[in-house]
Amino acid sequence: MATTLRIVEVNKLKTACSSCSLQELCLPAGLSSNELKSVDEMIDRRRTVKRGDYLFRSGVSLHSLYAIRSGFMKSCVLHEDGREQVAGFHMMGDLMGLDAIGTNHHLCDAVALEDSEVCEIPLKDLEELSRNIPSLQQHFHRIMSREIARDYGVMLLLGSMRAEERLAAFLLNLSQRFAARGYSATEFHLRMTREEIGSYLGLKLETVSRTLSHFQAQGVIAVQNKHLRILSLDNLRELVSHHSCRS
Amino acid sequence: MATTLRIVEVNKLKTACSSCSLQELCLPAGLSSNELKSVDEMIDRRRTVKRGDYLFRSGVSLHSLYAIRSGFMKSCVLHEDGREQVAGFHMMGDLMGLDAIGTNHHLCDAVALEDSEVCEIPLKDLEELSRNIPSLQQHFHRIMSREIARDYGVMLLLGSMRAEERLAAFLLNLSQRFAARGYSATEFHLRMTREEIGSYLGLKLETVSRTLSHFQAQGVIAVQNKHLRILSLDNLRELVSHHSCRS
DNA sequence: GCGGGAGTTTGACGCAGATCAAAACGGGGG
DNA sequence: CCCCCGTTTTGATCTGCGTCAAACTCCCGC
Repeated sequence: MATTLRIVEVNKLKTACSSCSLQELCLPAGLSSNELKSVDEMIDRRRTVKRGDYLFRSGVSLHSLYAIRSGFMKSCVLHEDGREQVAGFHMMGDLMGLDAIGTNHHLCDAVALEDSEVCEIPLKDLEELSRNIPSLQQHFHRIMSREIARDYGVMLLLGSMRAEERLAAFLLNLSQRFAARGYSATEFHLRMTREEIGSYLGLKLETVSRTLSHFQAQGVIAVQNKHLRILSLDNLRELVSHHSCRS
Repeated sequence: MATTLRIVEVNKLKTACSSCSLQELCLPAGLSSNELKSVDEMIDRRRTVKRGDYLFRSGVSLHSLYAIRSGFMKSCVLHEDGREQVAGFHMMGDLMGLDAIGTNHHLCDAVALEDSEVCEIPLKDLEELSRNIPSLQQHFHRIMSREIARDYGVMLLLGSMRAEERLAAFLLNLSQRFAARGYSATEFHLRMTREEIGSYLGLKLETVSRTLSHFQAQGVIAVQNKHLRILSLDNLRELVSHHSCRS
């Protein structure tokens, strides 16, 4: 009995925020060690999601927010007529489920694009805790606000960029996010299909494929299947804005 | 001296949340009268914004959020290369500035499309107060979340709808929002230009104009300049989804 | 009331990206 | 190890919407 308890505790320790490498990116960023402990206690369990499985589905009621510990996910909004669109790709340190707070029901599906691990954060607990820890409250607000800012960026992309610009902006965004997590900014694995990229960018998969080929021919990137290497971040940055804009 | 004070107080009372008709739509929705008083005290001033004037500009640092009391505004995201896009239209009861919390700097311009009046809500005060009033905290979170949900809707619209669907969705959205504020759901004044509608919907003004004409020819709406009357909400709803979708 | 500029409408035409098609590739399961 | 199916690439063709252009309307200020 005592042994069992010990083991559970050790397991818990291994996944505690206080020992998590994502501490600085994730919800508890900037907290003292005491405050960190409170956040740890709030997270009642970790959950693994296998590739292709749903973390949550559109329509179901909101229980918790989810912080991604490892892996890669997408969120898909769905229109009543069956149309579906990727609303975002999410990686370690990202918080999912924010869109559901307003109605208490998830608005999108969350699907794992590779085996993933998430921390479950009951919204009620988070709200209570953030009433007592101002810096947690502030950080939570920042996270929500940043999601709004990101959405504005996507709207700009979808509303006024041509295909090449969209793809270049997309690759740069991935690059930055990987870099922020300590991975290479210039070489990474695309965990999503061309169709999913297209859905996110408002393009068809053929256009995504063609445009990637075109970038490769220009020597800006090297793609081999899902392996991508950026040969010139600067060229990619130029591609985002300097094409005959249709604004 | 005493007289002056009295007058100021009366003016303040006239614009207090407790006597504001937007109470139920705005930030203090669902608060007790005591809590309402605290919110009132937090709002340090009302401000008028003339048509065409900026409430805030992209890049400037965030001081306050703004609740719209009356009038109509747009927010515009701008890309570094000068491209600009309308990110949203805002009316009474809407809260503006949410996108700036993450970075402490406004990400978009807020421009009045008609003479407007806003309540200035210092973010620090709101955060402090919402630590003490759980229902205010919860409602603030809901408001932010709803903005995220709205953005997802716009992304879906921009990423996978054709021109007619976008316009129909746009008109329905306006209709609902006017109705929620006690105005007619079928007859209203478009306060923005065709170009601004187009910018919001990722279309050119000519396309907006043509599509409106087309709707009129079909007998779904009647437009005369900026005056719009919806003749069949149902037809409009059908238009949103039932056209040869491009997935 | 009248002139002018901003906003709107409508037409003709072109092009970016969708659609259709088919071949090549790759990796997971038996 | 090989087969098969989902994914990707590439080509040919089509089309919705952008682009360019011109005329028309509506205010707003003088």
